Amino acid sequence: MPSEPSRPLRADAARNSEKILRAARELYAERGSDVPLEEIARRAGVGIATLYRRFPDKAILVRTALEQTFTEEVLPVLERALEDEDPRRGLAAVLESTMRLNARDYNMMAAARDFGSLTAEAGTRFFEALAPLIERGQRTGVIRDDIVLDDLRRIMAMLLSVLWTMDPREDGWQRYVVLVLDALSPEGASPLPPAVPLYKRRPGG
Amino acid sequence: MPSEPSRPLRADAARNSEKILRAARELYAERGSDVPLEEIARRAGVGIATLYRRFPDKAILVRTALEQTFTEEVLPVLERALEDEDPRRGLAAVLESTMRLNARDYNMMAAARDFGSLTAEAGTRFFEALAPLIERGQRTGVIRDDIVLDDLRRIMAMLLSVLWTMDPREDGWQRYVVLVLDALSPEGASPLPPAVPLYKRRPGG
DNA sequence: GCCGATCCGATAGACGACTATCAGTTTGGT
DNA sequence: ACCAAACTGATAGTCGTCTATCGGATCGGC
Repeated sequence: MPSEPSRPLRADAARNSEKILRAARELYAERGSDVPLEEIARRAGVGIATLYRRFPDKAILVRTALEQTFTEEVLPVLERALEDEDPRRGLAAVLESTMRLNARDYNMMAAARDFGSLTAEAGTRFFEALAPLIERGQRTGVIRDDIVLDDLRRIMAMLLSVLWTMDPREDGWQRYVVLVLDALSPEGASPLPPAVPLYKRRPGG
Repeated sequence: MPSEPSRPLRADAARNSEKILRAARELYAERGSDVPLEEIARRAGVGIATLYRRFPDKAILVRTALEQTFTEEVLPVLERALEDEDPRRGLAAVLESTMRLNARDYNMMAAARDFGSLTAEAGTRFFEALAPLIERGQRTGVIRDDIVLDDLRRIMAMLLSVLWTMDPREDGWQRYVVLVLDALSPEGASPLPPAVPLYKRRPGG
């Protein structure tokens, strides 16, 4: 996912980019996050310099690979859930299927975690697409109305973090999806302290 | 925090261990997580080999430093909160003050995150100490009774993860403490899917 | 099909994490 | 005070990340 158009890549460069991303996704999925970049370059059939030319560091490489997966798999699922007439059930479906997909790509996600690829603005399109569903839920009174979109981003990140505490092949994360949904319910909702803005970049490094 | 007694360290070795931990805590607090180990050794006034001898890798060094902070600061706070007559208020106080302390040690926590120092068994004593409070809350009906102690561990980890999405000097995390407390309330609680055991070690590497 | 712009692989080097070795110092039990 | 065991700093080497450079290959607008 090259960001804005500086200038479109030349055909061969784009081809190489694609090969590198595919190799990275394969290798991380197969072997977890400790794959040397040289090996990714080798599997992609390009020189190491080319890899670094396209992806200045590991975090960016993994982030880009993740965005690819995201566009191909998560976004379509999301769009289906958005059309659920019951917004609460729709939200549940979104959380469930996102978690399920991320549990499946466990190694890739672990790599993203290890290299700091998951910044606050990750999945912006995802949450933008989610906004109407939340609003509808709030209007119809099935989602507490003191929740803002940034809360959902953080809650999604919190849910993902629970994956690292369990075997991803079991579905233990479902328990926490339910807890989150309970927290988002208007029933018994306590007044919330104010929301603060998201950090742009990954802090603490 | 050397684990069980293989054999107690010799006096000079223990002294060096202590100096290294203090240097690490200082440097990480000052400069974030990208401090070379050589520099920590230098500030501690020991050779780099000594550092590696006591702390086989970065994750262990940071984990040990964290446990030190934990024992010195978190545990005392916890003990006070445990005596609150209202277990729900006690739990709220525990979550609040733990988050506040961790927000204060933001850089140290970021280092722990970056080096994989936060494993599933982190803070075992903390949660063991917390157990009676939870039980009391469940008996008196102010905490939902389908919650187990591992849930609390995961929820604490989830709460901590929210720190990376905000400026730690603001208190934005309070919002999520309240949401968590709402989720833990018996009011409007949905039935939960089964709990699965914690992973022992950090997976995905 | 020409030719400049773009992209390529190979290579060299800096730096930090980590391992291994070893001669010299410190400790602590007697 | 002695001495073996424990501990030490220095040093040398491996590996992976990442930067920089450069002659040669490829692309694409004409």
